[in-house]
Amino acid sequence: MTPTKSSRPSVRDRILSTASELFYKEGVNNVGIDRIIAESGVAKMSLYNHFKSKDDLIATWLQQRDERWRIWFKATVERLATEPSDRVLAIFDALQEWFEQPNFRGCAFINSTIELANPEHPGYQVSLHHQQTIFDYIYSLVKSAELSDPEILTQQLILLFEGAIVVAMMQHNIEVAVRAKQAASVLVTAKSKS
Amino acid sequence: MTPTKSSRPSVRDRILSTASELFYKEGVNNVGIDRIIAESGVAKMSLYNHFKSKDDLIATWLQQRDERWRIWFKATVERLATEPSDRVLAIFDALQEWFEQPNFRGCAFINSTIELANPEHPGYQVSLHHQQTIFDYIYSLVKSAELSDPEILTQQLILLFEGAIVVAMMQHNIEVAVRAKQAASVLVTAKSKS
DNA sequence: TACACTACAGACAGACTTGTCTACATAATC
DNA sequence: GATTATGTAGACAAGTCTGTCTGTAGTGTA
Repeated sequence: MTPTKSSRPSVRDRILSTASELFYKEGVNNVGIDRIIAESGVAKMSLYNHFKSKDDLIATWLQQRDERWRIWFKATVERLATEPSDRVLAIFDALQEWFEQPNFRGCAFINSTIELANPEHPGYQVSLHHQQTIFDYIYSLVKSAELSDPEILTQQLILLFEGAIVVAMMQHNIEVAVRAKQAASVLVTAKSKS
Repeated sequence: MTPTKSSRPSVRDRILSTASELFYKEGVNNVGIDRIIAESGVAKMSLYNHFKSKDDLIATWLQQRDERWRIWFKATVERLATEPSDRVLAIFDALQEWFEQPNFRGCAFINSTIELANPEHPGYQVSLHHQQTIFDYIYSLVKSAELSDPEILTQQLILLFEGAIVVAMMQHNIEVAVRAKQAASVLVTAKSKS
């Protein structure tokens, strides 16, 4: 039943994979170490050999998720639109694809920040960095589209962006992505130089 | 040092007051029963005589906070603006006043929903109800201002609203209220019938 | 073959959690 | 004044949590 050692992912990857799924679905505070080792089929000492502590595992998870999410998001936006001005709005189409995933439960970085409630936690800095890189990416799209007041516009788009994520999470309502895109379209048009 | 019994608030109120402060500041999962009884100067059995369980205390807290927050929000909006069209935008000025409070840590209902991660929890329904009443109130303002597509506009304003709350919480950035108001102004203008 | 490394399995400590129970004190009411 | 309500103080049970430790099995390498 269990795959052979060679075909199986490494112990570290199995731990991170299981932790990722559970942490996102149920929250970092609601998932214990024992759950993670049981579901990943790993010895407890193996976990503590690869990660200094649970907090370290959480921070590593967030770091990995930050990288992967950004790669996915960028690729999705660029798949959905090619023109710079279209790509600014396509971020909300990408959002919708995210919302449609059956296991969607909001932004892991917002959620973890709230759960940890501690700015000293290593995961908090990762979360802030995540939001900053999202800003940078959207800002680059806005600049490419040659829209006025790019910084202000980006900040406004981010409010729609984060708002949509939170409302979609709370109400299980995918439609908000469309509403956000409509609103963004009005804001973008107002900043068009044409 | 301790006030006399007669001048002191009731045991139930002291428990709720302490729980409210701690639950909001540190999160429901990070605050234990023992903390609450110690800081409110109450016996453990007194707490369990007034509340069936910790979950019951959480739900009661959210219910009380829902009522009080809505009363505060409505009063603040109506203090800041009188004309219907101004009141639609004044919701973001009220937001800013909220953000400026030193103990601001986002929306208790979003936070609790994330922490509990369980739609069956009695507090979850309270949170959904809270969001619905916010929608209803903003919708009533939009209707009074006689703007087009009131439902769609309200949904869009709520995205800015919730987005501002989350970003303000994450980044400790009060300025987002101004950005949200600017964006809302553009959306409202686009829906003006004049 | 011998050694080192990695992982498994599970006991264990110590701290923390919620909720119950008892014993005692104070306040209000008949 | 006696009784009933309510609150205090703290022990306690039963479970959870993180993190450490021991012993054993398997694998790769010298």
